[in-house]
Amino acid sequence: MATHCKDYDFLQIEPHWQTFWENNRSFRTDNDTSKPKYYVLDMFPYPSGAGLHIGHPEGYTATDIIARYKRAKGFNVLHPIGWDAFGLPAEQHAVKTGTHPASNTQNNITNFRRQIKALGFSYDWEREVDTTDPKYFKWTQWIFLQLFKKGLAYVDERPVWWCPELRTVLANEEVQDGKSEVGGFPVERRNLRQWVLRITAYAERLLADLKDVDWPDSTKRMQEAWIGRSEGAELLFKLEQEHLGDLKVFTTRPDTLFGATYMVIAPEHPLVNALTTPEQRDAIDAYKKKVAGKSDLERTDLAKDKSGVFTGSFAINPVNGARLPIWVADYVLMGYGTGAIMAVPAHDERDFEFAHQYHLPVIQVIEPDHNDNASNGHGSPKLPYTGDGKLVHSEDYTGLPWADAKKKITADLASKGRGKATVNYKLRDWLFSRQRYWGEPFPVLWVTESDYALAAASRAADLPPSPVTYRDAATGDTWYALPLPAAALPLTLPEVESYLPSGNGESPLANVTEWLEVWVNFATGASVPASQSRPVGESWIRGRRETNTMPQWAGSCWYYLRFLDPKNETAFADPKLLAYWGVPDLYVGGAEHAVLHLLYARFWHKVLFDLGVVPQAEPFTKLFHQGIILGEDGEKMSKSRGNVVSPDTIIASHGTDTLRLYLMFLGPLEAMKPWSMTQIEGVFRFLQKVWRECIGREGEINPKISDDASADSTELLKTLHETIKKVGDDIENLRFNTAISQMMICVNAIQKAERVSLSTIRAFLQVLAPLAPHITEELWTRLGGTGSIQQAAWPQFDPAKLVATELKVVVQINGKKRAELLVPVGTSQDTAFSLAQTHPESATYLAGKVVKRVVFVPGKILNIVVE
RNA sequence: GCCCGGGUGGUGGAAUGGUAGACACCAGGGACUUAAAAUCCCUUGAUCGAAAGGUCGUGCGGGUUCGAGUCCCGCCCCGGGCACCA
Repeated sequence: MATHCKDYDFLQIEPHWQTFWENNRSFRTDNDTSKPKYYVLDMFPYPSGAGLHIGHPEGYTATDIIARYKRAKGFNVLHPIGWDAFGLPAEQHAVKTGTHPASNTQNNITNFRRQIKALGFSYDWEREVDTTDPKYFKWTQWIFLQLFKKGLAYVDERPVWWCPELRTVLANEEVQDGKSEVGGFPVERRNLRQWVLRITAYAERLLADLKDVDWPDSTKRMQEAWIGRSEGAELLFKLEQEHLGDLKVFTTRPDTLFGATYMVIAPEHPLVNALTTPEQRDAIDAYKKKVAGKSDLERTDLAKDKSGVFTGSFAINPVNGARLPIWVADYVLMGYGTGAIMAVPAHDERDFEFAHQYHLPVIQVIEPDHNDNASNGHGSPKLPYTGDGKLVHSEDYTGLPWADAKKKITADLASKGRGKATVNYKLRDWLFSRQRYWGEPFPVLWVTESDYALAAASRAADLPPSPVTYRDAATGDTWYALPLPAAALPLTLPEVESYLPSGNGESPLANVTEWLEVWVNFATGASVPASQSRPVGESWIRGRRETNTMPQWAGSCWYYLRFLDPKNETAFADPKLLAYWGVPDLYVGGAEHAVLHLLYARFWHKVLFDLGVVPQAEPFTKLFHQGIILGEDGEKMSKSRGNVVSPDTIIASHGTDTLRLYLMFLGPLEAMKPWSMTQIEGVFRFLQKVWRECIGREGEINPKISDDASADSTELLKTLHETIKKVGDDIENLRFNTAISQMMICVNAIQKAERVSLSTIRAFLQVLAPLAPHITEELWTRLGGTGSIQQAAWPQFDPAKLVATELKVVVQINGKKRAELLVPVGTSQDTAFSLAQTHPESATYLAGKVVKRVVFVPGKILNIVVE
């Protein structure tokens, strides 16, 4: 069963045991509900052409250690892997080469699978999923239908991020500093018809439920910031031109209403034209043009320079009737709040800057309670003052603390129908469509109003409360979105001639007329190309398929659920398995997904929870981010820098066990840390030392190993049991670096011992096994262990072995270390003190001194304060 | 600008308020060897000293404490996130 090599020949040992595990299906997980479950999940990879990056095995090794450890602890462990295989790089490759993205994707998956298997991870390969497999995305489409039915999916023509280079739109979350997250290409605003998911309907719960999950604080805070809840009020300002109605603004500072000196509306605000007076028309038009021409990069870069133009119109302050000039300025965004604000320059930095630039009045209405450092020396604060305080110059409200004034002013206006308390979020609805080929097709057909009505009669249960429609600007026709029946899923991608998007906002699917224009049976979802004659039957109507596809995030929103029951054809997962396995107990992946995948998946999960198909409200109860591994030069690994380390190379030169161990020994899992080729030698030597302690020169069992269980010295046993305890504790807390150093201490102790018992060696191999599974299988077998070491129960540590009879006490005089005492357990302070007085190293510091105080911590310290 | 995280030997990093530098790497010395590799042993924070030993030392400056890398206040630097969100 074992190999026959004499030396630690990892090139022979590692493939041997990998084959053994595969042939024995060692890591197949059955749904044995009699055992406690443990579900440990990695963020599944996008199978890129570049192959595995060294960052992948970092996180995967951590979860593999946990998986193997938990199995040894008696858990039924679910540890799956799959492929997040839709995505832009595969499609761009297809555009370049003309080959189907699926074939390139499958090649990449084959390579990834090979690399991952070579790392010896204990995945259950029978549960592998692939988001591009129609058997998988059938259920992605099914979940979309549920969202659609609940009215959480709609179509909107709206300004969206368009990336000319990628020829697609991108979500807010995919755009950084005016550039695409993928590729770093510039993006611009365009008005396009888009599918949008109503994630904002879940904003409050997405925020509130963060308190229930065990996540890194920084990630929770990032999501909080992204959701961006702010409490305030919507207030109505009458317009001087009364026929135009009211101007609605959102403010978080209704308490500063008396300090409003002007109004600002966004350049895209619907009232801009109506409010512009003839004298101001040219200036406003020129300004709007200038703003529209600004790329968002410029709009961000120029954030410091505020600009705006007076419309010529006025609004009336509802509390004091003041006439407030209405300006148009691009520092107010149409996408947030109402696209209009009341400007209070005395108490808002931006308004202050703007007022200063255009010589608008500043009225202070808040005074700090404590006139200390905020003061300008004359009792009033330096403006703008954004801190707390009490109201001044605010008529009846003067003197009120600001928090009270917020409530009272809002309530008073509400009672007059001039406002109400509201909550606003920065979170926008999720732009869910891409003009690409390589994604899940939307299972939706566009039909006429009358055909929709016809279908609605029998399909009411599949339809949203109000129809999703879109008006074709070119023809003036209005189209109705009719979902395919769930039974007709999956809707697969047709073959296309070219993968190149048309560039005008339509995907390559728009060119596949046979697929696009169909006769469809609305009851069954069956279809034939529209070029053929209409089939016989009442349920056949004309339909045009949706040409957009879903973004890459769709498939990763729910894959953790599919692993529970990956082959199920009648449900995305069996409810019994959903109940048993639930959601991952531990989820490990990069922090770069803090607001993308992790927010989207939470949203979908909550929708599924509301549908009653998953039993818990949150998908990822415990989350951990592995840190980035830098190149040897301390810089981010990149091809251009030439500092990339490939797992394949290390496996060939040092073996997988060494690589795994080294990745964990580098430093804390969450830390960013540089790779080092010299440091890896250290862990390699450690494994060789383990080998030599077990195996002699000729491949025989090391003669120092004794069957006699009492062969171990007391110190060796103490070290062993300390190791069992510490390694277990450290694994539970994902502190693998210190677990490994403890194992090094243990093997050093074994090496120094003249004899060691077989049971000690075996226990040591067992605690090493989750980290270095191949060498430990080999040695376990050679030392006569039965079965796979992976099946052996985790060794118990004996607390009695950990108790020392003597303790070291450090003697400090005035806080400085002066001596060490070795005293029996239970030694009193007085005894220790008198020992210190006679100890040669400390006595000299005590002679002739007056002892003022003695601090004694048994087993730690005796601090004597003198004079 | 705002919000996080982090600054410890030549290097990666350890340290429930209780011996700073565990465990490794590198470097130096020694053993084994014809020799080398491998392996094993020793030294290895700085500084003063012949030695015994002393002094200093966890980014900087203060503070709390018998005792601070750890807690508090004020800075500096690095990394990440957000950024006209009213």
